[in-house]
Amino acid sequence: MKKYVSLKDIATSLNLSVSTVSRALRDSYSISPAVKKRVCDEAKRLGYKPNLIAQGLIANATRIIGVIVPDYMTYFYSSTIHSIESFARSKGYQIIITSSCESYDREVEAINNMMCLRVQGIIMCLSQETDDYTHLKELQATGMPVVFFDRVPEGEEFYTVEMDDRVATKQLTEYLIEKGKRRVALISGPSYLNVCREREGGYREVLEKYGLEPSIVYTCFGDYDIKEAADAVIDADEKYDAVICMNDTTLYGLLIRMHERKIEVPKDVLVSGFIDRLHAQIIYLHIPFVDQPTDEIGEVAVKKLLAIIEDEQRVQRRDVCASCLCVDLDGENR
Amino acid sequence: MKKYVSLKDIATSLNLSVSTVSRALRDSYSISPAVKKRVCDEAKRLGYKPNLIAQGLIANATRIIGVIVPDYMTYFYSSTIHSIESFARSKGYQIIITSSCESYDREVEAINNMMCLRVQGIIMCLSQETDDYTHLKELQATGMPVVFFDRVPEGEEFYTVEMDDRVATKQLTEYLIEKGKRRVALISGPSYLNVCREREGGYREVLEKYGLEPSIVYTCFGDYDIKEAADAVIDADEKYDAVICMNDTTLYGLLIRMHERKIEVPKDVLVSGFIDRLHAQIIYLHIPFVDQPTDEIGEVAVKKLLAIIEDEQRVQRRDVCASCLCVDLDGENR
DNA sequence: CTGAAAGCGCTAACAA
DNA sequence: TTGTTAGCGCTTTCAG
Repeated sequence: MKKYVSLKDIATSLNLSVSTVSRALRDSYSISPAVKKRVCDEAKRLGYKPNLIAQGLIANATRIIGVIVPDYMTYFYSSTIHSIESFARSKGYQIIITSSCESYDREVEAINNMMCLRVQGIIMCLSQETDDYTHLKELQATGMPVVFFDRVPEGEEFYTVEMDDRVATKQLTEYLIEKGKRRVALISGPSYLNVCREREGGYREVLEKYGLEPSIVYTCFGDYDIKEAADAVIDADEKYDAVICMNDTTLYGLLIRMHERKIEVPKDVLVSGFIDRLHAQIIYLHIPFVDQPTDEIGEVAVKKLLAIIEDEQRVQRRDVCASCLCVDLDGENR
Repeated sequence: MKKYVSLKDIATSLNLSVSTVSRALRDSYSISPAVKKRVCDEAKRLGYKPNLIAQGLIANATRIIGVIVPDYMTYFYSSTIHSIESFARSKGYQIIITSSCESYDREVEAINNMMCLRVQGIIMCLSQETDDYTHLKELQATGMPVVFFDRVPEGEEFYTVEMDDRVATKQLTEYLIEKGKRRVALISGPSYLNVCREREGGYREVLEKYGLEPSIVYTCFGDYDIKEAADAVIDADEKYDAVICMNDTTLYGLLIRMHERKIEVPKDVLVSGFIDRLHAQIIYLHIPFVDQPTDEIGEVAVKKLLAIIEDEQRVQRRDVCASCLCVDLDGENR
């Protein structure tokens, strides 16, 4: 391909020094208006684009933030990415996004790539497989500013933006029980993930309070075939009359399997969980759900990261964003 | 923040020259195994990450591909991004993703950013506002390899990966009419977008063939409130008995509005359109849909871009991927 | 097998 | 107001 045009190209073409061209393109003062105009015109004519890479090399600051998500298709993540990007842009930062595909190895690789690209900070959500924090501790040790969101590692040293997972799950569980459900199942993921642990905790609390027996089925996030877990729920000896799912893919998978197995929702089983408002509306069934504050999570994460990057003192370690339980979208119990 | 460790740091720490360190880390030959081991160990100990930015500066090849999508939340795009990333990675390329937020200005800005970051090529889908190709022609003129997908500009000079929009829409429309629908509306977007034009064309063809009158309502993509368009459809003098939507947000918006307005789907109106299989399944209504081949689109786009980057001769200008009409997901007409 | 030096595109300190 | 020079982190001749 044709090479990118450089300052030198403009300089030679105009019989000027590179530094003059450089200044003409940035400093206002100390360059004669005439030269400035000639340089700018020539730059435009040649299609000059400043090499951010080279600039970053000097400034030792690329103004790039790395974002690592478990996957792109889950609405929660794409929505959070949107929020992160908008807010970062408004602060003059670019973002580089990568997906770990829910894989530990790919997460390690992703962090590595980010560092090679000299990002100034990382905002990330752990992969489902991440139960070992070695790579995160190493990352932390390099002094790289990192903010974790949603699925975050345990430990005082990490900066996190979380959701009120326990409270949200308690509210949702309470709702189900108030609706007369007595056999409530939770489809969860690996317990080493904070979100699973917290939500399981909230769920257990409420069930115990009502003297009911908790029952948790485990599945793999990101594995788009949750048929097995769904069957486990469907084929339980003592039938469940309600289920809580941890995310959209799980919930959708369950719905699809139930439909295949001719289980009627919500008549036979009330399905609920953590999904977004848009899809909750179009499912056309009564699906009580926890609406996650992706806009806020993204914004808080960026703010926090920038605070760390700009070396502000006393950045709070842990932030919690409030979710919203929605049980009745349009006033009727569809 | 702590600075990234450089070759120089390793060199001084080991009393070696920078070039020796550089070679030890890459060349196998021409460096004594002993030194090589010392260097590698020290690099690991110090947490050295090669500066891709600096390497790119020399090689004049960053191995980075820029991807520009209209938004992140539309499943079609997130799914295509996933495909692009997987395939690009397998070829040793990284990707940088940006969203134009369906805005022309942001698209121009996005292209600019990509060039400043010295990507080696761009894969993009036009924003809904893009009816002027000046910036694309300028981009093309720089010699930058570009592949457009889905929404693509007109013109022999552009490389594109499209879908069989016309055929797909014809099939879908035929299906609706065969089902006895006579008043079929199409909710479309700006006609300067190829996808809209093609789909409108296919739709018209079929309606004319059956002596029916076409009726197109226009809306804005990415505008998450399509209430107006929905109302226009609902309040038409002569009631529609079927609607075709161009993408998921439109279709979902219509469904939501219809529900608010107490229109029953599919009893009163059969809603159909371009959405993904996963969501088509969970809508729990009979929604005939066109399943778009995002995996293939992503893969073809990357292959094509790499071919252009690697300066292969005779790269085909236009590729068309086949979609799949799905009218009956699980064998019953729900 | 190893080091010195030049140069990728750019900025910044120092001269002129 | 402009040019010269050095240097950001790295690779790559060219010497030794």
